[in-house]
Amino acid sequence: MSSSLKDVAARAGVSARTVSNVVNGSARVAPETRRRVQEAIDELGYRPNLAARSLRAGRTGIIGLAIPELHSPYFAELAGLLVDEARRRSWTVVIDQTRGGAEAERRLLTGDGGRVMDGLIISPWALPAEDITAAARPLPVVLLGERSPHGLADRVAVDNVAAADEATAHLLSLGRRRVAAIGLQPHLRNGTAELRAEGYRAALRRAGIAPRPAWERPVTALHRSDGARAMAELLDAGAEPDAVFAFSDELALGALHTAHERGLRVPQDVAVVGFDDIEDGRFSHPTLTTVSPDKGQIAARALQCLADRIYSPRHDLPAADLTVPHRLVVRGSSATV
Amino acid sequence: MSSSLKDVAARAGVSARTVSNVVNGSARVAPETRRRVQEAIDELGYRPNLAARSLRAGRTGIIGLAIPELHSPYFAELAGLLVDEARRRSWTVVIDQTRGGAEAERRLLTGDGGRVMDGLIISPWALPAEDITAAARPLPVVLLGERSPHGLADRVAVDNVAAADEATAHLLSLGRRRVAAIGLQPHLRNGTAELRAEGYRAALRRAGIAPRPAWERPVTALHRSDGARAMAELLDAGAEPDAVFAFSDELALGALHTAHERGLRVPQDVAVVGFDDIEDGRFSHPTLTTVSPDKGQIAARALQCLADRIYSPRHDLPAADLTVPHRLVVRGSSATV
DNA sequence: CTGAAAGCGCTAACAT
DNA sequence: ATGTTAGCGCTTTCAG
Repeated sequence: MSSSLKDVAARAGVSARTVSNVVNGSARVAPETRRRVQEAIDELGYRPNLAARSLRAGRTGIIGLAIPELHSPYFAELAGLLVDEARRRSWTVVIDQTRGGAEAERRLLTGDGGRVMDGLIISPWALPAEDITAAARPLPVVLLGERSPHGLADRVAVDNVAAADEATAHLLSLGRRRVAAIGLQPHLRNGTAELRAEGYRAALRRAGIAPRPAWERPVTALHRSDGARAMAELLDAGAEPDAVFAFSDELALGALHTAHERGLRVPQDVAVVGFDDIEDGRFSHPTLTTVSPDKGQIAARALQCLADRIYSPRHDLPAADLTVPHRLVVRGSSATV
Repeated sequence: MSSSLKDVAARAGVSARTVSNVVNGSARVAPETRRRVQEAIDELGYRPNLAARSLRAGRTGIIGLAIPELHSPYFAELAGLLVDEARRRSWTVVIDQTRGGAEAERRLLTGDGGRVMDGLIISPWALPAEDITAAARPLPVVLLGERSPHGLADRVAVDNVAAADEATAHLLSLGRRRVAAIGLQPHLRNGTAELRAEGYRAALRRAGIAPRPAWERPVTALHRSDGARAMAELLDAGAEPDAVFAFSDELALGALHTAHERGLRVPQDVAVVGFDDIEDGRFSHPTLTTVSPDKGQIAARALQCLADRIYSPRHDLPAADLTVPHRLVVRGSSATV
């Protein structure tokens, strides 16, 4: 077994109290005493036992991050930023993948199997927001993307409606008239997809174009393969789109793949816009036009929200609803021809 | 504050012991008693405090995963598999990003700031393997990729030399003679890159071709942009390669990007092979030929190694050195023309 | 400035 | 089958 604070105290000839003070710098310690204690710590290779400290403190210093899947460039990038930001606050991040399962999401929120986390950042997928906030109490929770119904939990997201509207308007500004959308998820109650669809339709209407169901392709998941399939269906159904707005870059890259296979030129025959600004899109052929959310700010704000709740003495902070900036990045897939 | 075991005991009119038994199913409990206890648990919303349990057990049920960066498709995929596999064993994974820094790697191993993890899976980058095993003791450690010098720690990896040899031989079998390599990292003591370079040169020599320094492009990092830059340098230096073996798919995708920019046709003018089999390569244009390591097996084996050490009563298990299978997946970027 | 001791919530040996 | 209790390693109040 590794050595404990008591061992160090014995070796240094002081009490546990003093060792604790040295380790935490919590009180003034005589220089000579400090030196002796430090020596003992080094000799024994002492490391504080965090389980004990947590038990005492009532806090673990661990926060959870629940995302559909790590294997997904957008979430991987975001997770990376969150982990860095958490380090800065001396927090450790445990990552869980819900794989889009409602049960997995609920399990994390209710903390079945025990409480470890001081707070949770979750990007909900299968679970409607109202269930989320109900299940979580009293665990501090920050929602990414999804809108909490009655301001029951903090939320950080881009303005999905406005962003989708801009993306669609951009395609229309190129003179495209048959603008399809890939990425709806009617079977899941996916609030984010609904919002993007809303923005997409709004832009069409403003341009005097009636949204057509045949232009809206649902997907079951958000991988490249789903985008590829949706694009194929779109073409096979004779929709003859001259532009496609995909609700994620992965879907867009899949659509690009199908376009190549079918001998369609991008952007000449069909222009494509994605959403997320993942790195792949900066190096694909052609490069991908996309809506770029400020991921760094999403990470920073989400952690700020958690910190406020975890450290706040008061439990009745109003729920924050933070909108993070985004911008449209025009690249090759929608270049003027 | 949330309720404790004692609260549940009081409410159910039993002792703490009995509640503990119900929660853990550790001993026989009368059905009627069990019902009463369960009722109290539900009413109070009781969840066991894991910090207390860990303190008692001397184990936390948490393992660490240290990788250079989450924002990198290969590591993200691997991390996802490891998280899933860990769940299956009721372990929680905390992820740390070393960002390629030697200090970050050392900090994780020595457990500065306290011991939380029962074990660590690390993909070393800046730190030579001998330092790693020295710093880590007594923490059980599994190395991914890097070779531990004197069998001091478990290690799981593909046969990098053989895999690089195969990839290069494949390009040579297409009739290519000026096969360049992108991805050496002479400044870091990156064992993995060295092994791949070794395999690359071996294949050249076997084909009667002398390796040429001008064909070997070093990189500082492994992102797409580094691959793009290396490819540009290769072309500007007049090396006129007719094939490129990149030590990672990201580098290969960057090289592909530069080839497109320069008007080179892939694979006609230059064939490209990568390493890792990330999803992007299955949908890029052209699709990417690559060495595919069995990532699922890497994840499974790494966790098996950790489990053996964590649960083993004996501390002198010999270090395992596990080689995971790989295969060459031929796609468009090296198709026969 | 330092020592003694209580107690965080849980499990398991011991007792009934 | 269930109750009682010591103690995991740490922080912190209370004394000195």
